[in-house]
Amino acid sequence: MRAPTRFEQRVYEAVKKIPRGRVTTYKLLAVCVGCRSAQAVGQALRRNPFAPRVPCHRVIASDLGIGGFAGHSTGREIRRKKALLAREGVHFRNGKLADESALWPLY
DNA sequence: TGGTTGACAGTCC
DNA sequence: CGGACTGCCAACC
Repeated sequence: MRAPTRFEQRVYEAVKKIPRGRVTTYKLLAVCVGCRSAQAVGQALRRNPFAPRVPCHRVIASDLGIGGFAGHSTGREIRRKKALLAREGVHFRNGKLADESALWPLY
């Protein structure tokens, strides 16, 4: 088990700050943690050593797409991610975020 | 120390 | 409008 680096911890911390019913994008997270690369954020979440502790399902692509989940870009995991978000009041339309106002600016 | 990878993003054709 | 390429930053081997 890899020791979470400061960068990863920063990402997880930011994700944990996301309130229920809100979502954010990889890019926003990247900028929030002081990184200009969304890929680094995606990798940190993909590792996700803090599994259920970090609501990684609240992180979507900048295109408002569902992005990926649990290491999968498509498939049942994605459907689960959508279901989790729907349960929080965030609904998806055709794989895309239905309500853009649900985006969290990550103050 | 150097090269490859990745749950992305933006641009080009 | 859709597919392909490059850029990006950090982690891993």
